[in-house]
Amino acid sequence: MPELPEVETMVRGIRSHIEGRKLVAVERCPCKCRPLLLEPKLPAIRRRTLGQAVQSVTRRAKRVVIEMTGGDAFVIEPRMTGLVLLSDPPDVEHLRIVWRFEGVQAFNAVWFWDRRGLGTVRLLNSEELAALRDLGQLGRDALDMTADDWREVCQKTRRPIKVALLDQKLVAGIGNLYASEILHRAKISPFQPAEDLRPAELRRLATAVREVLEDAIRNEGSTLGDGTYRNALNESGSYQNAHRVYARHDERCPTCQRETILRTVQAQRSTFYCPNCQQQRMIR
DNA sequence: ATTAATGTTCAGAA
DNA sequence: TTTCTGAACATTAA
Repeated sequence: MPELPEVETMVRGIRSHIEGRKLVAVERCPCKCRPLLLEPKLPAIRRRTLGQAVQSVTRRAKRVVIEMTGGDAFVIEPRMTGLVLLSDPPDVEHLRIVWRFEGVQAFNAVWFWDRRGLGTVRLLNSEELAALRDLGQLGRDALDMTADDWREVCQKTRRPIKVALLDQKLVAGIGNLYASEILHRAKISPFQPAEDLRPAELRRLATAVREVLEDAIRNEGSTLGDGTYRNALNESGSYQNAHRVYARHDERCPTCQRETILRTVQAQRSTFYCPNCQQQRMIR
């Protein structure tokens, strides 16, 4: 599930503990789970990174980027159930990869844990890292978007705005959960074609994106009912308590207190919305 | 036994 | 060209 706020929480959780520290080992965990998607293979990874220090820990969309002093960077993509941990994994069976650091401090390792095993870990050279950073394969980070950026992006497609928000090539970082929350906060119908959004709606969208994502980061992300998402110390996030529509179908809308939150399906993903607060306009 | 779940990526069709 | 659909990845819980 990790979306932008959860991945940002992972980055903040490990950054101060590993920046500047020397990497002494990268190991596959001795678990029975299927080999995770790891590129290149371990010997090449070790040859290129062991003995180097961590230069920086940053986020690109929904990926954790650990740049080494040699110029290569680990890119961790948690996908559905991946976690980046300093300690205390939910279970030992689904640990996948461990990075060990020199010295004696509170935390000497970072673990990648992934129950479903859809996540990936890659080592990119500086050229590939630059390509990941620029727009093209991934759009601008959702937290960097201005109202003008939103106008530009929305003009590119007639797809419903909810579906467009999930297209990482348009805007990077928003996933299914936050898309519903953002549109409810912005009072925009999930069915409204992106191209048809008016200037006032684009401004509300820009504001809502910032407010929802920043609030979610402050709350260390959303831990849903299945309890999978955890921060670097295996603690739950708390933003799920602030959700206004996600998975709240059949409850009364907390904003208008009049209508019931509905669930529908768009692009094979659940959408939650209030039919009163988020009415679709017929024409431009 | 069937269904759905937060993400990404591909092929192929409309 | 754009958009949509389904499948694939693997696991768990209802």
